[in-house]
Amino acid sequence: MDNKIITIKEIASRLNISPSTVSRALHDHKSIGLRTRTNVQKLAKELNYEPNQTAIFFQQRKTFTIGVILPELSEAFFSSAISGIEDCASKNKYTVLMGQSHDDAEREKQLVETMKSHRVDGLIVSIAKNTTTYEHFEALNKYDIPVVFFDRIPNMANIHYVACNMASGTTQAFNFLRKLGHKSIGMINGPMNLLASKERVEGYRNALTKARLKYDPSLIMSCDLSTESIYRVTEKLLSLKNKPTAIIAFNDYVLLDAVQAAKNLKLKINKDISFVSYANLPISNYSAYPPLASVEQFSYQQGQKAMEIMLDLLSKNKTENENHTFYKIILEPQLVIHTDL
Amino acid sequence: MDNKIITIKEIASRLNISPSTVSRALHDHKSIGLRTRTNVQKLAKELNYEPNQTAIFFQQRKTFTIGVILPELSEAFFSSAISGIEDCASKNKYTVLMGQSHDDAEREKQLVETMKSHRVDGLIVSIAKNTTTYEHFEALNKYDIPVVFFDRIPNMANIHYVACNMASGTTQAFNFLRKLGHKSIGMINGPMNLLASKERVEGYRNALTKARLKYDPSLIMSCDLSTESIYRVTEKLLSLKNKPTAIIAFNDYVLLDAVQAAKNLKLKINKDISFVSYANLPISNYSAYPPLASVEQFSYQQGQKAMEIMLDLLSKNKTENENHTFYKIILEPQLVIHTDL
DNA sequence: ACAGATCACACAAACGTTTGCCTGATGTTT
DNA sequence: AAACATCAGGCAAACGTTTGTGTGATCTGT
Repeated sequence: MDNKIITIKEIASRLNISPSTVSRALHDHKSIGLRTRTNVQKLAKELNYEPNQTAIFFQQRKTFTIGVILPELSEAFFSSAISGIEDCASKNKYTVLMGQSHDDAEREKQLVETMKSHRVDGLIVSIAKNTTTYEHFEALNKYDIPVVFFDRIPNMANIHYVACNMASGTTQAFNFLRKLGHKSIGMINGPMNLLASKERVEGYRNALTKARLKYDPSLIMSCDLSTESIYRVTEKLLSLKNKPTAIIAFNDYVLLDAVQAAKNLKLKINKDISFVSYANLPISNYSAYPPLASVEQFSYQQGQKAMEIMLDLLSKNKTENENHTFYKIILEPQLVIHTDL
Repeated sequence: MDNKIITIKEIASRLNISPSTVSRALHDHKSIGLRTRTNVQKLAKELNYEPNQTAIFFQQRKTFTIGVILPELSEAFFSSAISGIEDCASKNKYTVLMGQSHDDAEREKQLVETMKSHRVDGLIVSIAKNTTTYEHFEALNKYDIPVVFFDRIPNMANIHYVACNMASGTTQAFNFLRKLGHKSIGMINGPMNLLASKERVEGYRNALTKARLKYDPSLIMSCDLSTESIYRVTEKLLSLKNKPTAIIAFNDYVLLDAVQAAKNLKLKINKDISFVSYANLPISNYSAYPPLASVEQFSYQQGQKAMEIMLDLLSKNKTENENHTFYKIILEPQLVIHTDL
């Protein structure tokens, strides 16, 4: 084995020319004569030369690497999003450095540090559910590392983000159920510290207002996403005097538990009680009791879009980015009606 | 904003000492006096010094980064595996560079190149289903980049890998079906270039031998995992003279299509035809037609174990690794019987 | 045929860090 | 007090690449 890793210097010395000439020849620099240029390129190919990227990264202060931090990679929504990120990144010669916060703010903070010291060119983040302080993100400004948030957006001014318009999605879901004849529509909402939960309420109320209906606050109940609280909330909703005939579930996981709770109450699904959900999962396609419809959030596209924004940010020079314009991309969700019902 | 990124040199010049002294002081090198050592460390903290990892990577020829290449990140099995990899990596100060091959051998090859030029310290791979040549992996030897395969193992000698014992899993599945009274048991297998496919056949035949039954080759059919081929194979199986009453599906995705194909033939699932599958994805828990049982493959643990092997490989020096001992870790799968049937 | 333009390449610095070797100043031993 | 060990720190090279500047040689136009 001739295991010598070959470098530009090596090529240079074999050809009795200077390393700088080799470098330029490899880059088809015009100031290098055709003769030596082809010589260099031929030898480089022969020796199977491959540039040492770490040296280049170092020299150029650029790594062509994007850090991605999200709560839980094994959740379908996020794995699909990162898939979109990776596809878009690799199309543009970028590479993805991955970290999961496990919904722990402290770990998230530490991941930001790691990413920073790895000198990622940019960071794409979906924050942990208990992240309440944002200095670790703000600090990235000083290093000129752009940050793009998606789905889980922090409550900060002047940030780039892409998210889905949950208000509009909820309005669509509500109107869909109304058209099917449902008069009393309940909602199992998520924790109110999430923007997405607030938006759901907003969308719900918008729909009411537009339809000139009055708002019954007892029809919207928050849960903490645990199975027990979902059961409790579902049972509570279904024992109201103004009992809903349809329920909008916070997401597909919530849906599964809510359906089970309803079945325990001897209710016939899709007869006594119907459901609509937000699609985070492929499972609803195959479920025994799929929702009547799902609000598709386009996780893959969210990831892709976040990466596109990142690329745009990176293509601009520093001063251009400092004119304080921020991307706030709102994807319009789409109500997917499950046809065979 | 005093946006000067501060370096060792900067600290050195402020303290009127040499950079080497600063470097050693920061590393608590004994040859540096207590006085200057604390001075340096204090100033470093004040100025919020952070070492430039890219410079260190370059200098040390080590990146503390592990490349991971797998077919499809949005598949539950793989996202769970990479979650295990990432958890284990980050516990050991390593970082994960991600790439998905989309089951395309060409793309996989290119990803290996990218990873190599990023100078990852090691590579963890689950190969694409149509990968048949392995030079791109063998080439990594020359660069001393260890490779650990998991789940999708190439047909190569002298490799490290962790996989699930599919033979044993298949035997378990077969015996389970036999106990339920099934006499003719079919199998929808994957592409035969995958070790996992061969092992399934092996497990199937082992079970036959043990039960002193004769082998009917027409009951085992390979597909390429595409929906069309799954339909074709399923229909073929179900039109045999020796028609199976139960089918072992290659995985849960194959299961979904096979079930649909059976339904199209007006067969009653779990009555005319029963299924057992592998992987135990969350979808099978909620599916309208879940398999009778699933062979759990412990994806998270596979990922974790692969990373542990990698860490061990990296901790050894080059010569130690050259004594040609290879990790071949076989996890024992577990047949999970879906109780409510 | 001569000034100037152009060409084809070499030199050297720089990116930030680590590390082997050297040196001058103390401290220790006999 | 001579000899030697230890201490505290500096010097410079090295990792591989890119790039600004310099410089002879060839070419262009008149």
